[in-house]
Amino acid sequence: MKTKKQNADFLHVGRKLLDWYKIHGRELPFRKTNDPYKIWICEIIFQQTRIEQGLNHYRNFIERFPDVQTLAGAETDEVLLYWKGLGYYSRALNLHKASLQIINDFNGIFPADYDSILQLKGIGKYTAAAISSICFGKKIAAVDGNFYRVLSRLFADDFDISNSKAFDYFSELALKMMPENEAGHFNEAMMDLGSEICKPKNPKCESCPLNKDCVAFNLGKISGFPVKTKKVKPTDLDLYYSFVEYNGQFLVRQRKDDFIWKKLFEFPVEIPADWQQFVVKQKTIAHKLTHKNLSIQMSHVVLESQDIFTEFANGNGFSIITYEESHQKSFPKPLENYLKDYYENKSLMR
DNA sequence: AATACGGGGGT
DNA sequence: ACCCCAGTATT
Repeated sequence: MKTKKQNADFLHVGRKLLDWYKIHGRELPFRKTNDPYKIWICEIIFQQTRIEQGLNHYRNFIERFPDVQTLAGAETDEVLLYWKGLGYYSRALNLHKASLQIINDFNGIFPADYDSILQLKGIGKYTAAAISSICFGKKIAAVDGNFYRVLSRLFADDFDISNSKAFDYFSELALKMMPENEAGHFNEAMMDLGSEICKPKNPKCESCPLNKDCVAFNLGKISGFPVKTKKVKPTDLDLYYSFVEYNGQFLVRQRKDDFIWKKLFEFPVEIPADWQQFVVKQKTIAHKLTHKNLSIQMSHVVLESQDIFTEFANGNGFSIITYEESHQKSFPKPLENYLKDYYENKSLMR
């Protein structure tokens, strides 16, 4: 029967992938454990984040928060500090919220079933599938960007990955390939193949264990997959900050958790009009985010009176800190760069 | 179904 | 200048 033969072919390719993975799979710190807490942390960190970028964050995070009890007992600001520079800061806030969910709703034990895992803040279909398969052996595909790329090329499948049904579509495809009792390893294998071989640009098809089976490759049409129609155009965002300094100290406050840079620290936006006389330098900082072109107007203010400095700080919810103390707070990247530039290079004043 | 949400790396 | 990355929440 035709469909039966096709399914057997799918499974054959899946086994090939698994065999490749057992020899060529990456050795990563979180590959040595099935602790759902550690797998959870790594899955959140590596959402939209390359392994090389997040590896040190993962190690530091696990060292400081080795289990869910430690994480739940920590201050949100310290969790954010360990997230410094990773971006998508709601991930850190949700991580902390979810740790409290686990303590309060699941007796401090990481839930073992897919639907319970899915209830945790910051965990969606991908992460729930990854944890379920890797830690609890559930036969389910953890469909991420690698799956879209590998599978669309393997079958020369032009299903639009912008489509909200793409997850379920490729999930079903992957399930046909998945060998029995190997869901976790299969999912990791797809990620490794997508990351090391079946890369977005210049894929190493000559080294690919699936190149004999890859329809797009054998058609010479690798570059046509995956198909993605949706394109978001970046918008401009203008920000205005005043860096207010007195005697080696400066003003910071914490942002809200809406908009960008949730709960991170920033400089004053509005300052008294008569402080304009203390502006010693102005410069514009250009900074690109994924969907925003930032232009930050920085006014550098050096006050001559401690009274107006502390009075303004106390009346407007600002903290007065030193550069050393700023290392214990999480700043948006461009503001962190500004601080570093000023205190370590002094290039601002040149 | 669209949009918002960071930062880093590659071409 | 544009694309992508171990995606999720919100509207």
